[in-house]
Amino acid sequence: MSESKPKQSRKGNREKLMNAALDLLAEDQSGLSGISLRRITKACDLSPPAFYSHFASMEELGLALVNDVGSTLRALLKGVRDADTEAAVIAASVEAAFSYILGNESLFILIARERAGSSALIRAAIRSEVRQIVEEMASDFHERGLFERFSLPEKEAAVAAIVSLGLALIPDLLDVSRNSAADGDALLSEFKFQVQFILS
Amino acid sequence: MSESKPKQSRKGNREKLMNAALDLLAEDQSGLSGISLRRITKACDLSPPAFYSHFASMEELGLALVNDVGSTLRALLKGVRDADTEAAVIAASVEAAFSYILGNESLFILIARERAGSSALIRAAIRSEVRQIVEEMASDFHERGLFERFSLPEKEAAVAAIVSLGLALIPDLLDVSRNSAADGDALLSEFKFQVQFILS
DNA sequence: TGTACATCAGTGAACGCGCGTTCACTGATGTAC
DNA sequence: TGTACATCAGTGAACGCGCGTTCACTGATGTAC
Repeated sequence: MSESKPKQSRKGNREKLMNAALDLLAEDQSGLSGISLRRITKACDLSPPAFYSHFASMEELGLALVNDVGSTLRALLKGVRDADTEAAVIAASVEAAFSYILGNESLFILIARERAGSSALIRAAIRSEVRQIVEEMASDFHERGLFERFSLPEKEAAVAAIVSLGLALIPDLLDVSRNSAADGDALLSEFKFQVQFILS
Repeated sequence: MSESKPKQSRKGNREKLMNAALDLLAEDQSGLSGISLRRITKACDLSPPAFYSHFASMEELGLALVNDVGSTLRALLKGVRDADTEAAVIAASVEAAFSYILGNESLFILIARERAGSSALIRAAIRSEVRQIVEEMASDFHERGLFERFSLPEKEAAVAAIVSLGLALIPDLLDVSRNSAADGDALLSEFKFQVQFILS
């Protein structure tokens, strides 16, 4: 019968706050600026001031999320780039990114939204994570002699284009698929054309 | 000496509200959800309830803005597509779009932001405006025998890619150029590579 | 192992604020006669 | 052209609300002896 909750748990509440923020972000369609500190703490059964034990502001929580997704994704992509042919590398990278995105949808809704969102700091953080990924992939290709028809800056431009189109695709895909699976498929095959064009 | 303002002007206040919203949008870096009805009316020297004489909500004002920029841009691009060669058409279109964007920066900050923003209605409106432009340009190319190496869906994918990359470029360019003109130029020349790749 | 203690993640109450929205109203504008 | 009138964009006061943030505090946790 002791259903009574251990009123003060004090373990992992930082992570609970981050996850609650992600859940609210996915639930509402509004951006980071549309969910409040009070709603996040309420979702964690914490009092509002408890938030400040972990983050100085909502913006800091946002930066922590962006940082997490960036380093996770970078590690993941790095581990997958050992294929030898261009086609295999691209296929493996796209597949890895897609399955990670599907398993962490709300994180990527956050990224896609806040990439052009309200906080200059968060926009800069996202830009920097994206840049790191782009540069790592491009220089990796360069060293391995893949895509030799492109110079290094061209390789970066190509990877950056694919990433940018992919990020823009996420909210469109979510919105459009809600009404019509066929329209969603159309967007996806348009994306495939685009990747193909870019890699000539 | 009669500097006293005509307390009730009643002319063009709808447009004043839309322009005030754009100004606030450009001033703050926050999105549509970050500027309030009260701030907009204050900027127009109107009382808050006056807003409702023109729009039922902020979202409606946003839709009106999206609608305006969409039809203006479509008319503008249509008038410029009478060149005969691929290179000339692309050059003219890009130039027309760029100069319109430069003259209406805040409108495009709005579009770039709200494309992935908080309101599903506004996202849908932007998607639809973009789609119209993409389809018009692609079918126009098709009928005129330009870019014949691409099928119609491929033409649409190509135009859509360029528009999407262009929209994503806007906030990045504004943020990055603020700190370093050189970094801004790098982004721009990366964009040029990307356009070039897409059009093979 | 047991006890004293420092740390610090948590609490609830309170604050002032700007918000969207409502209401009954006013008076400028344009139209019909 | 002048007057009566309907329309409707405007007003100021008021509302309840959720917000971020502060404060003095409490009590669980981990450490030193």
